[in-house]
Amino acid sequence: MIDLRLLREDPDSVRASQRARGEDPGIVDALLAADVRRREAQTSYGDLRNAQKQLGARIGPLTATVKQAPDDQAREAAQVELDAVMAQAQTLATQVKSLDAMLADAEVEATALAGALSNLVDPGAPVGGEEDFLILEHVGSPRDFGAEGFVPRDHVELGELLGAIDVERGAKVSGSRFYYLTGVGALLELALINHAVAMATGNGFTPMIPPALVKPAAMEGTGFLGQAAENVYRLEADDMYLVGTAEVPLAAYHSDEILDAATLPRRYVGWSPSYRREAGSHGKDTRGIFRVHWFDKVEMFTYVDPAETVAEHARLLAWEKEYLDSLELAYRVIDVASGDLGASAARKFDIEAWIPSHGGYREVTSTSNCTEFQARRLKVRMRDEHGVRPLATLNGTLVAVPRIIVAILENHQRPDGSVAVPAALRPFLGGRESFSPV
RNA sequence: GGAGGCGUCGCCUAGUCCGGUCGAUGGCGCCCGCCUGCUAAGCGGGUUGGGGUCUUAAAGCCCCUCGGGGGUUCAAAUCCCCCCGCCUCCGCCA
Repeated sequence: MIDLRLLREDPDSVRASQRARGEDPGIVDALLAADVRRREAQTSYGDLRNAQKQLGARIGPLTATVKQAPDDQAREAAQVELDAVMAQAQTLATQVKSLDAMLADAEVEATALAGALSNLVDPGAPVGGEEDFLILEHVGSPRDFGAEGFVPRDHVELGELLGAIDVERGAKVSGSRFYYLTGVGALLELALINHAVAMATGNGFTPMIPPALVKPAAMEGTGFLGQAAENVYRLEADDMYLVGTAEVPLAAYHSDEILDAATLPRRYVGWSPSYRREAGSHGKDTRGIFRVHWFDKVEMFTYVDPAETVAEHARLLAWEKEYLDSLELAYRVIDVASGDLGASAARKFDIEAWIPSHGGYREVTSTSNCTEFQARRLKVRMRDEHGVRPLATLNGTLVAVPRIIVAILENHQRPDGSVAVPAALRPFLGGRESFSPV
């Protein structure tokens, strides 16, 4: 949710943001109108309720008088007054009831519209669609297999040779876009995760293993039930959702809480499975484990003072780079364009690693500055000397396992089909320096 | 899955049987002031959150908020129904 005060004071900037996203700016006017209706309804409801309360306050004592009056005359007088007041109160009650219903409607309408509005785009983000990202930097350069005189294998082939990945049986058991990590593949995942968690913990993060199944409020609050809803798995029988990222349970962790500003920033690193329906990506990246319905991921999630978001976003990006550097991968950093931001993000930086079999850079991590958007929806607030107000949340991938496995296998392969283990990973693999065909 | 108990403003807690004087008791914590060489103790006051209105702003005023949602009633923390969560016991099961 965005700040409604801003919406009232400067609707143009909200409209501009909607346009930059390629979303309907008309919703702004609908929301403004609904907001006015809501406030008007509340004012008249308040007046009526107040009158009702004042009448009610007379009924109690009058009833007592009728019961305890010393003589018939006094009792009768009180009874007459009581009847009159009761008659008024009953009329008023009817009015209150109908106005109450109106107010509820107005609130539901305004809340629904406010919830449908995406976050305000950071003015620094490049404007445009998926293709309009800005390349911020390149780190390392793609390995030149031609110069080395061999034709690289892709990760599917390498995975088979090494006994690391079994996509065929994944499909047999669970369908397309599923896989088994086997043998060294399974060990590699554990090493990647341990390495990521160790690094984040060293950087002051609190390690977390959150639930991957959440209630609707958590999903809604993080902004995944809007345009992204078609990519979310829902368990019909239980009205629960499988999360697509640990961001969801980590953001909802402090929902309905007021955090002392002195305890910020709060940094969590969560390891969880991620489930994605991948609706609308039929035929895209169908080979191997680059795009799958389920994978494990280590995600950083931080709660900060809204004034800190830009600096924190830079830190998250730096930690992501630190991790990829340690794996000796070539990558580039892009500033994602306005039209390609998720509903919650004001700004997003993706890191794309060089993937030899794709002949290009492909997304392996993503860090978003969600400003106060998620915090408002999830009611996560902070208290400082200025009072209580929403804080800001940010998230960033440390490792999305299958994509990093793809990158490692393909980039660190040797002509004989073996794969060199990056030095940083060796301590997590019992000192192992390479994987060899089985 | 069965039986029972519970959910009150940071924490603990009174109130619920018998509806109004309860936006709600008391303690702890916290904040402000007073007092005292300092500290502790003591004294006085304040301390849920949200929305609206007014205002440059604050104060003020109004509404909502006793796990959530409905209902009964002139009036609900209190009565009724549904849901959620926690605890205990039984059953089942990693």
